[in-house]
Amino acid sequence: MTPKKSSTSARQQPANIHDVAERAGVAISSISRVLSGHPDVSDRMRAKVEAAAAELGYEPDFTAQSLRSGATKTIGFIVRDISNPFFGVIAQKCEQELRKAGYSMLVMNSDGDTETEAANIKLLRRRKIDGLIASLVAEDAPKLKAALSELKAPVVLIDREVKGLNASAIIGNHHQGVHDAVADLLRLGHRRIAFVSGSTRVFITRDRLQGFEDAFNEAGVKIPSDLISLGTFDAEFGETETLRLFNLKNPPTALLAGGIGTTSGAMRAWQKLGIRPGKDIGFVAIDEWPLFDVFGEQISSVYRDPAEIGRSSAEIILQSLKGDKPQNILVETTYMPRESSAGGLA
Amino acid sequence: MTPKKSSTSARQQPANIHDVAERAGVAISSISRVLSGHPDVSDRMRAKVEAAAAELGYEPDFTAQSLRSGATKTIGFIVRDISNPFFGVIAQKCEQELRKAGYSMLVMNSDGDTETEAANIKLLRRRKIDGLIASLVAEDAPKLKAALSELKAPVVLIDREVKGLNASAIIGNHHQGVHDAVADLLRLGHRRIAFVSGSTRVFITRDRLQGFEDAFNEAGVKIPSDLISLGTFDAEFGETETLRLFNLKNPPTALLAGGIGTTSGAMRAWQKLGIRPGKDIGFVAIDEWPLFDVFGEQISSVYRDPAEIGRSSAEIILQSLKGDKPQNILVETTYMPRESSAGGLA
DNA sequence: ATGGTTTCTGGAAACCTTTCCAATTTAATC
DNA sequence: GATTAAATTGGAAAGGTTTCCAGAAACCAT
Repeated sequence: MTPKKSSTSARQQPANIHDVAERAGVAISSISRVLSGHPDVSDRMRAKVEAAAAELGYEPDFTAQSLRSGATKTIGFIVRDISNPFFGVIAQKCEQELRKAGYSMLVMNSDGDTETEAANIKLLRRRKIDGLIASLVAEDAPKLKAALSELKAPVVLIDREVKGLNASAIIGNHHQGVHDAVADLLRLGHRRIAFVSGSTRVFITRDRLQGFEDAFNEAGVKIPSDLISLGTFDAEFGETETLRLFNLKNPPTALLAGGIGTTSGAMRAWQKLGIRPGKDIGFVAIDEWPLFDVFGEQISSVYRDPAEIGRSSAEIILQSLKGDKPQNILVETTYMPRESSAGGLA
Repeated sequence: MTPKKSSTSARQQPANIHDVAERAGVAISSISRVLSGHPDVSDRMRAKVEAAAAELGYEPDFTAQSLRSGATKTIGFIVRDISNPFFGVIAQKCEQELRKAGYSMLVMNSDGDTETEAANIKLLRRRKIDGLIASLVAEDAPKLKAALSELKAPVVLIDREVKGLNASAIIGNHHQGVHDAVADLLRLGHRRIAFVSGSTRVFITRDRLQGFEDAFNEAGVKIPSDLISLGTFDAEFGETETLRLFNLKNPPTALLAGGIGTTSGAMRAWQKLGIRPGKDIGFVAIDEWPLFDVFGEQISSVYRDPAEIGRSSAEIILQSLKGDKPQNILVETTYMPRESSAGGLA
């Protein structure tokens, strides 16, 4: 009843390399050589094989190719949260570039959890990915470092520095942008400037904090340590800390929000408090939400280009796959002064 | 010089199933049975194998498993643009759910291009994905339909209806939300209501248009056909059309923007024109940008929950993988009236 | 004990390629 | 025309697993 596998009659099954070989009357090794562009192939052979492959609609089986060759043409992409618009742009550009080069992208969220992140990396290793692009939750978690070093594939880290790991890194010059922003706030007259951001366990927070402090020191103004709150990058932390800070007896007159999640949390906190950011208080966001420049209050930001970060990530991982050494790329950050910097000074 | 493969000494290479079999003193088929949870395994065998596997740190090779079993535990995810925050949330929730079930997600952007989309689907087929979740650029492109029907895997379409295809669909009740929004705009006094959205080649546009027209007809108001502009969902189209419409001799007093890209384009257009949406004119956006509810003008929207769409997509594809029939899910859309609806009526 | 199930295990094929090696053909040189 | 080198091709192993099938062992009832 069921159609038997037959070499002569047409089958329902997709054609495999043996079918093509039989059709062309050559060995399967020749099929492979022609289709993979091996140089030692005669024109006559090439023509025969291509004709047979076309007639049968042959498409090489990706899984079998991967198993035999050891390359999966797959790049892992791990971020805290792909719904974060900043990571979204990075992911988009990255995928576009990788696709052009014949690679596909396996996306995983680490959900802000080190354990999940380590588990994800382990899974990707078992999946034999050719490379990994990641923005890690923490730089120093032992499990994470272990998982990363057991991964025998090139790694590009976004805005992270992991010591003792042979990985590339794309790092923003956060010091510069934050420094300029805080200097401007000070110049405008703000003194009680709050800074809410993620953990000092990651490099960028330390770099930002340095910029923050340097600007105060240069201006000869005492750093308001009670207004610095460094915890996690998520919106919840941003919200609770903003609520706490603006309920202080001596509240801030301005806030510097250290990331896209923090900004979101701060905005929600202010909504609850009836505070209009940029009007009642000064506000500078690090990293921009989409449409930041068109929404009413014209929110100032410390800007870096996620599209460029995405493109670079892809570029560097592709170079690593060709055998290039790991490299570090510095991405500029720019203070974009807009109306909101001067809020709360009337 | 180079360490030879040896059965007795420890190797640098990761252990494979043969090594475990040798260590445990059993056949490789038994290793496979134990590790895959086959019922016909004695307790003694299970203990022996698990011990040997643990000692060697054995992890089954994913690629080999895929080749042999035919299942890649991989789901394809195709959207126009993953940086679109709406798709970002869908992708995030979807990945989380799939991950729990042991599946990984391969993300591809179709860049708003039917050819790219068809090419992506073909590649995913060659990669032997177990299932596909997609929000297509167009529903009727022949190449696309061909690519989809050649894909022998369950498909979940987000907000699309492709005729003659055995796929599941998650479809928003756009008619309802748009109808309510337009009815409210009419009630408030708007008459010249513009509608800019994507192509009628996709179902949701037709559904929205119906809601738009029904609201006018119910109110006994003539439909302003000159203010309806249906092209593509991207920001460029939204911007040029908004510019054109608001430069008319008899411009609109309100705009209904048909999607996240359109909204972005419209906002940019208004910025150029010096028009404040929600103040100088009425505005309702279909689908929300993040933080819509906290930004100053309080922009009205036709809301649907991307998190729910993401979760449902994963759920349905997982059910399909278990053999369930394709199913259609209707997702509610809700008109969220905020300040911006009444803009331009002073 | 015997016959008949049932449970468990081992061996080998199969999945579909790539790649190594050896063999053959062709070209080049004297 | 013989010899050597180069180009091309075929055959088979290898990559690491799952799964089918048959055989062995254990169990049960008579």
